[in-house]
Amino acid sequence: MQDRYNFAEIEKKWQSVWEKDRFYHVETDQEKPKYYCLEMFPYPSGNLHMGHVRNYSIGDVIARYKTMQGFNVLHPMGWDSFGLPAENAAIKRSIPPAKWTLDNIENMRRQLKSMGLSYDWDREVTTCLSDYYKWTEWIFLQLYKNKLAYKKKAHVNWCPSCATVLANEQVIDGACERCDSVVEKKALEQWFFRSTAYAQELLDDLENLPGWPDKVKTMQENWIGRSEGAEIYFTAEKTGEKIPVYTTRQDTIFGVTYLVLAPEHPMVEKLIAGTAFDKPVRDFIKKVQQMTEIVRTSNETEKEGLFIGSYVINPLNQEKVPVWIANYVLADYGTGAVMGVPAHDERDFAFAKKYQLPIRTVIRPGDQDLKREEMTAAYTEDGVMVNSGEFNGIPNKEGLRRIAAYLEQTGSGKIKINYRLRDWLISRQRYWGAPIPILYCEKCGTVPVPEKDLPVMLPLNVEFRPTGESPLNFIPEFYNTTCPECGGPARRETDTMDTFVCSSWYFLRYCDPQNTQEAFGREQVDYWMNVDQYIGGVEHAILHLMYARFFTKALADFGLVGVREPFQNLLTQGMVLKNGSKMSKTKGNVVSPEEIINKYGADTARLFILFAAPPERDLEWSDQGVEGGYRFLNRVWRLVYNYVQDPAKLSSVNGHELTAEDKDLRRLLHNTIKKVSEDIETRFNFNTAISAVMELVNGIYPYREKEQQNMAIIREAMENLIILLAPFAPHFSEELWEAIGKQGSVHQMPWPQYDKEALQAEEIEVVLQINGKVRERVMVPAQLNSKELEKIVLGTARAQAEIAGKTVVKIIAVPGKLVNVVVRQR
RNA sequence: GCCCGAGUGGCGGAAUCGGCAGACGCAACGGACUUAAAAUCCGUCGAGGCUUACCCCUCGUGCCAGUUCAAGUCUGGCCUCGGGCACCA
Repeated sequence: MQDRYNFAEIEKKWQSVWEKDRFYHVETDQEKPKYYCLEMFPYPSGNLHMGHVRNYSIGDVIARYKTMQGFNVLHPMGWDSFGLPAENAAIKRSIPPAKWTLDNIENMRRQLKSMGLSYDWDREVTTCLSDYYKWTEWIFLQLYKNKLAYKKKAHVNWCPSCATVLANEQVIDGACERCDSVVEKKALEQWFFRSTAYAQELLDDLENLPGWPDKVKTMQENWIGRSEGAEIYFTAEKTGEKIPVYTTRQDTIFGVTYLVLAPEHPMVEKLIAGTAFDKPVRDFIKKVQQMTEIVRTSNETEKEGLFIGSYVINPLNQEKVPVWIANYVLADYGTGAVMGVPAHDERDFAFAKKYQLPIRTVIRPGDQDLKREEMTAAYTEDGVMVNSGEFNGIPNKEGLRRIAAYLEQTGSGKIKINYRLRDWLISRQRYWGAPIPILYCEKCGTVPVPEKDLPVMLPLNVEFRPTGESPLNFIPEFYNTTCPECGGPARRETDTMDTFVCSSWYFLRYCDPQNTQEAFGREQVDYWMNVDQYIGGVEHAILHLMYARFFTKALADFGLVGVREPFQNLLTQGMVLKNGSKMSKTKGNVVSPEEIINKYGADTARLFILFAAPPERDLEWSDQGVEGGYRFLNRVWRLVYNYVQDPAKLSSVNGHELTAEDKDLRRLLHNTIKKVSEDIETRFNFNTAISAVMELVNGIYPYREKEQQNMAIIREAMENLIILLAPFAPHFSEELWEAIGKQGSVHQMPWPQYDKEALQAEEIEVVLQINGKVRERVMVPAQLNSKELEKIVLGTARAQAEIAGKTVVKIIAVPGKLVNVVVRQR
């Protein structure tokens, strides 16, 4: 054993041993319980950043710990490797996207391997390679076959800078989530996945995920946005057509004094045709549509509307009310039409005030009617229905049901549940993505590519034009093809799929990554799924995690998988900060993992990042903190080195009667085993687990200075210390394990069990409190009951002095903790 | 506006079920070792007061109240910061 800790040599040595022995390779094994530990796979941007280091260090501790506990652990890694940056690099530096991506993967794989992570590299998946995207295409076809993939013309989000459409989830505050450009609305034919078919199940099943953070579940709940209400049909006076309106407050229908359509609503055109309102309405619509999405949907934007010269009939009271259009009504939520009830809706109230529309109160708060003239805001609370014909006097909550029933009976409306969730728009007008396996034939129309013809290969010889248009549109060899049905000429779809499609099923491919016949074998998936622990950034709370859940449910319905939820437990790790803000190139506060690993080694980097904060919290990077981690490993190294060098010193006493010091050390050791196990197992609090190990080391040091040392006890402490460190500092522990003369790998040792008897102390310290204030610390025999404890503690001189001359009101004795005496001046 | 989460020394953080606030680490300071420095080892380290005393006392977990023998922890009300949703009818 070397006298100093040479991390570079040690890490290289064990990495090559592990690689040579395929040490982390795993196969299905029906004899062993399985554990699937998964970290979100990275986009190969070129370099590992600290967020990755944190994510993968956390996952590696869990995977190694579970392995030592006897689980058959699946711990894979791969590359989410389609996406726009590759195209941007191609345009900027004329490197083909495939080359750029694969070079990046190679570099990042090398960096990952330098961290000593326990991945089964035989299961690596790369989404941009045809052996993977063939199956992405295949899954598209299954969705298409089951009517969950469809094409429609819609007003979609267009990012002018990325030159592509975006899914709703990828628009943040009206801007592109990637590049922050203001998103425009465009009417385009696009491919969608019918995720709304699973809206209710996606919502309901959140309750079956106790291992997910509430925060993430709430975010998904908000995103799905379920609301219960009714659709009500108003009749256009002019054309006799029915205009459905969606409301959650059908109890206020007698308070309707106008109706508002979204400017894009198809009825607008029909109602204004040939009237004097034609021109002003068109001008208004043009004005609204010129607003950006951000301005238009902002709360701050002034609500503006215009009467369009038409009237509709309220089906409940046959009243005629005017039809308006307004900028605040959204075309794509509900029916794009809203009934105006100014008395009981805040927006309607503001709108009615502005345009002097009538206000009619139909809900009464208590015994008193609301006075219209005195109202300064809408009354949106519960109450009793008034001015509502036959429904007068009914509490409005009941009114909701009664009116809904009335609507159903008379055919003038129906109960309706609405979701804010939209179908997932998956078309991207980009080159570097999985091709959509569809072609268009003049005769046969839209035709799916037959499964036997998969994959639709992405051509690699591409030329990028400065317009940003997808090069696939300029490759006739790609888009010209023949129709599999009629043999005639056909044109391929040149849009590719959103990269989130690729990442919505990769966890299934890991179960059976080299299968050339299927996307994944049912048997493999049944053994491994679902993921026992998923770890990643909270930024994927909605996007990726919702899509992956949707895919799993759809694939379960196709009979391809046996589970309906992919991720049993979810850990969302915090960001890595430097100087209080997220590391970024523009802020110039990036710390390179590679440099840290070169300077201190991977084990130190891992140890620090796990020690500095609990995983869910943001972590402040500290160069000095890293030094501290490095110092600690060196301190352990010296301890083991001295032990290996000088075991003779220890043999002075052996076995026989244990001294008090011996017992203290054993108690410390077994307390540490207990604490580390619990911290990893139940809380993922690696920071406190590591600090417990530090305390153990701090306890062994003075023992080693003692004249009388017990060989067996030192040995027990050393061995267990190394085992406890193994999940955190894998190379370091492996080296020390070998140094103390052990055969085999420390990573295959069973996780230690603590010895209950060793935990027992003969004496413990309790506290004497007077009126809740600590006055004295007293050593007492352990295992006293509260009566005995009370007697001993009250017998101390200090207790007597405190009590003297006072009246004892009450005594509380808590065994193992304290005795609190409540006294009063006499 | 609505819904979450957080607020503890100079700093990162600990206190897991209401029971000794500040574990562990960083920084700082002192000592040992050294020709010297680094490294290492040992020690001090919330604020204030008191004292011959390293004895002891008071205050202290964002703020204000409350419950309790006892509150960082529970309850109510606020403040600040972070995150999510938001013209969703």
